[in-house]
Amino acid sequence: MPRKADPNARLALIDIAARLLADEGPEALSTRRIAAEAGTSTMAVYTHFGGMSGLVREIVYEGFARLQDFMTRVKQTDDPVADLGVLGRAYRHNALTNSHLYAAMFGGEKLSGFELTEEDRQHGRYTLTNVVECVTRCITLGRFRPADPGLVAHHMWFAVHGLVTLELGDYLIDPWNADACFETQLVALMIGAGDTLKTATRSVVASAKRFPREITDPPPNGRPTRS
Amino acid sequence: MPRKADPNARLALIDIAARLLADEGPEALSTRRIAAEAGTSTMAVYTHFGGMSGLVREIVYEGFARLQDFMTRVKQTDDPVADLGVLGRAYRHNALTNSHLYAAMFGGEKLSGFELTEEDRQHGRYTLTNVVECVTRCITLGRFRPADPGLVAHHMWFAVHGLVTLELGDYLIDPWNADACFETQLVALMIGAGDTLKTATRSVVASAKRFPREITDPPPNGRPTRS
DNA sequence: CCTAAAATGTAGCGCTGTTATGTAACACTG
DNA sequence: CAGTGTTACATAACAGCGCTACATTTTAGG
Repeated sequence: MPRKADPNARLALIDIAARLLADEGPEALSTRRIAAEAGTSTMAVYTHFGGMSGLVREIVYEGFARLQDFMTRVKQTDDPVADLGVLGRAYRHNALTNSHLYAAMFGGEKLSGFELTEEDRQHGRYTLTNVVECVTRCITLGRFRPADPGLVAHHMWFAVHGLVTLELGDYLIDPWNADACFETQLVALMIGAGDTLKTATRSVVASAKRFPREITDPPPNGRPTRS
Repeated sequence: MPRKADPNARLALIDIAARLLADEGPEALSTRRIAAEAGTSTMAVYTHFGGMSGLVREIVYEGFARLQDFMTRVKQTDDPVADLGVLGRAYRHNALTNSHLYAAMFGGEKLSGFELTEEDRQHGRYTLTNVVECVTRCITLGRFRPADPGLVAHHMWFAVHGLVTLELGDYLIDPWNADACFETQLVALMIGAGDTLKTATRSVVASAKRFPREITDPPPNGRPTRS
């Protein structure tokens, strides 16, 4: 007997909100603004998402999906250290491309009183799966010293996440700009995990060549976009 | 001829605001709330700080001062790698102790429309001075591979900052909790900079013993606090 | 003491998320 | 096909926010 909600409206609201966040930043995210762009009233946000927090949560899920999409693009080769380098580049590329989404996901930024739940955070941790698998292969091949792959993956996460957040915060300026720091950091991370300077450098350089081909240039099996 | 502002009022407002931020988080920071606690009107915030952003900026400066205070507590010994470990622990300790301030400083969190200026960020970069000096000594002693000390210091910064932000965001759970990750990360960082597994482990363990004595337990030359 | 200028209090504007209320539209039942 | 119950949506309002115009008070200097 109940009246059904317009299914298009829900996706339209998410799309509009995500675009507003990406284009104009967190301040542009307001119920009235979103409703105006969607041609409805502010109530739509409450019927479909229970409030602004629910809508933000949907956008955060979208952000996790985009990150996961980039991470799964890197191919597995016989040089897992290079694979790891590409993974790091993919992670950073996603953060820079979807900077506002990234800040909402990991930056601790609170948008309209939104706070992450434990389930939301699990989405973030799940992203490490590819990294853990890759680290395992590095250890198996003897490139990395025997250790807990999950722990090593966390180290990589910390380093890249830390660089990216400071880069987004405009903390990195010449001569220690983000690009320069990132390349040397990748090498240092591999060495810290057990690789040698020579082999690590070679693999990181190789990952730089693979990056545009596998990540930026071709969206090979494009995840169905919402728009 | 002009009437002078109450000098006590200015410091009182900063104290109250800093306490509100520390105790109840960013949402509690409002002109009306602060004015009510101070027993004045909201106008006081504008005469003394030109708005909420100005007040937040003062709190951020206080946060930088506290960080710098912790960093200058670590002593220079004949084991600069251990010194570096203590520096990392001091940095993390400050972030956990003043978590809301830290988020405002480096987390990219915007409080009441406050945004950092280039001068503010320079305060943050200045914190690295101690680290750069320490890395230089590590290189001179041959513990670290020859490299740009500023670059290596940035790597350390990224890793510890990344761990701390994810820790504050409740992203780190067992078995990869923050404490476990931090200890192994310190060792990996030293190795990545050129140290050996054996010597790095020994120095990091030594830094763990020094940490309470130099950082937490005694505030040796207490910076004059505002309260 | 008197006056000019700055500090402060009051009231209000435009904005926010959210909610109460009324209305319209749909799905199901008879 | 009519009736009805349930829900979606629109409108208006409330409390809160940062901020400002204005009136008032207070103080320093001539």
